[in-house]
Amino acid sequence: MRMSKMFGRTTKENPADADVVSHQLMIRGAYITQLSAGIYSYLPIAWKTINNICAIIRDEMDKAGGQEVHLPALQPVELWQKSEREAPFGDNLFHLVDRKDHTFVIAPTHEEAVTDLVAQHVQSYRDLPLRLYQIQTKFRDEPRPRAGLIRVREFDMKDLYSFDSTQEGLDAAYNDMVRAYKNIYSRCGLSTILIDADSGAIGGKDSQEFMAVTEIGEDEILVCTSCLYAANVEKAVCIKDRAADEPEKEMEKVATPGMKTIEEVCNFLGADPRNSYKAVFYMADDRFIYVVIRGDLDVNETKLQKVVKCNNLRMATDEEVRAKGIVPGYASPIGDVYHEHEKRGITIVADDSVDLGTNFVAGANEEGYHYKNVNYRRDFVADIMADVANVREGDRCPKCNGTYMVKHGMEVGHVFKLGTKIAEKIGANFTDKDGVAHPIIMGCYGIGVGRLMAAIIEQNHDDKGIIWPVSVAPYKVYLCLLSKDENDEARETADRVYANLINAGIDVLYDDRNEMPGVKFSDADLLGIPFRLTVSQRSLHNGGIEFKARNSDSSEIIAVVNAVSYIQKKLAD
RNA sequence: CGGGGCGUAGCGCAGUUGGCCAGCGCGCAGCGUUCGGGUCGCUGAGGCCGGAGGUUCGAAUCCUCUCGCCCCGACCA
Repeated sequence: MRMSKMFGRTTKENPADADVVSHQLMIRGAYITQLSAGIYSYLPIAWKTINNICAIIRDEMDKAGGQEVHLPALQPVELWQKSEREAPFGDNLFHLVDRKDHTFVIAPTHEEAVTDLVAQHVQSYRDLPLRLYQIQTKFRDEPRPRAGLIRVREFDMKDLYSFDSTQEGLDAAYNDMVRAYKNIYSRCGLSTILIDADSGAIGGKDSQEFMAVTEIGEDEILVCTSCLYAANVEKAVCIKDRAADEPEKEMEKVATPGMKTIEEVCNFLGADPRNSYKAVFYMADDRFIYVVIRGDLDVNETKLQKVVKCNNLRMATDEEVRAKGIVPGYASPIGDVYHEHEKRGITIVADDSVDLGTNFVAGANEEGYHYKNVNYRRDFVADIMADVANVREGDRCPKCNGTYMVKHGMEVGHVFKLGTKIAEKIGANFTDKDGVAHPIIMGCYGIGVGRLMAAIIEQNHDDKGIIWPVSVAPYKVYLCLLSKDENDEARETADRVYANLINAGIDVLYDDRNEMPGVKFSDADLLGIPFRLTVSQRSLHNGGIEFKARNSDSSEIIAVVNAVSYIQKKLAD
């Protein structure tokens, strides 16, 4: 490609809207241009990069037994009603109405479509296992797109779906995918960690995420410093210490005037926050949820949402709390509130920490008073008892008793064992050896391609620009001609080298523009092309062409006749 | 959806106690100059000042409404 003809102009200045490196560099390098919030166009150089990434993904998917298909993005809403996922996706689901007044969904993911497809073509266990994938555009009406390509509303995703007749088959597919994903990331020059994850709206049981560890990542990851076990904060569990464990004492009402926070009350009563109960109130869809958790812990809303099985979870307002006869700041699930909780429409959820200890401090459901010596089971029992606590840095790992540290990560892949949920809803069955029908056991595995590109930049750049790994670089060579003449030796040589590189099948970006050397070098660095060849009167005088790798400060002169073979050798390394 | 910020030329910005022709830098076009890390000079093109309504002799500037974008939070495979 001749730089003089390439569509897209680089800029010196950073766009005001971008504050994430990958976003800044992609805008400055004319890789992408924004059309609307979370909606971007890819310019030629970006699309070449994307295609290189996709080639790696396809190669690994094919090796792992995947067959590529292409499913519709436009899908009748009935399909989503059938799978009962229209509600869980909620406002994130784009809807549109056709000319006949029929509602369609613009697909945010393709479990429904692929399962419907498979239902029509798979009948027997002999047709399984099966692995289908595609690279296709997804549409999600994200409430807050951000950071360039990192969180967008329209994006390309590789999604593979596995179909098996046995649990072992699913396990094998899952393991194959994990292996394939590791290969993909390593071939793309991206370092990732695999962590336990919540499966969110997609559903399913086991689920893990591939995280690129980076400061700008949106996800909080807990990593055990001893055994290296890692999990998303939405999923992570920790060892909860028992609080002081004395024989149960008589409940005692004490005045705590004006003290509403755990800290104030515990300070006043000389109690350890671990020996207190905290009450937090939520609305789960239309249900009122009363969460009791030990005072030293915080509620993790993702865990809570899973436990109470709802689509929308939010904190209850003070008015909603009072309407249930609860006194904010002095609440506890004992006494009348407890005895009448069913009548008042209150669901009590207790974190399992409430039973780790005895004689807790809790609210008295009366302005200015608390109780001492409240005990689980004796004084109240929860409707639901579960782990809904947020794990924090310094907490202990349940696998090895080690200590957790917190990192931030960017989700670049997610693998799920879906099970039979979607197959049952859609009606995708197979017949076993005995002629009995069973739902097909599914798994799904996704990689966001644009986000992957952004992650690669996040991990591979310097203050001058991108430093592409050779495998994904849009061009492998930046051929830089420094010449003021139309017909001098430098230009003739550069033209010849350009032709030779093309003949050798090497992607080369030929900077034949009439620009200052500084402009060309800056663009070469900004665009991130791995190898730079500079042809000038000076280089020829010195014996040939200057070679410089993007990730190195040193350069060397190579003979003109050796240029192609030299590059080939570098590409092979 | 809550909080904050911003919409003026392709990009980055100034102008916002109302006042003649709306400015600067980058980029773009032309001429010259320069030529191994964003050279210098001259000339030029390019704006319904996000949109609608209002106040006023007069609005980029004041008021009302509205749309869009960014950041934090909520949310998120």
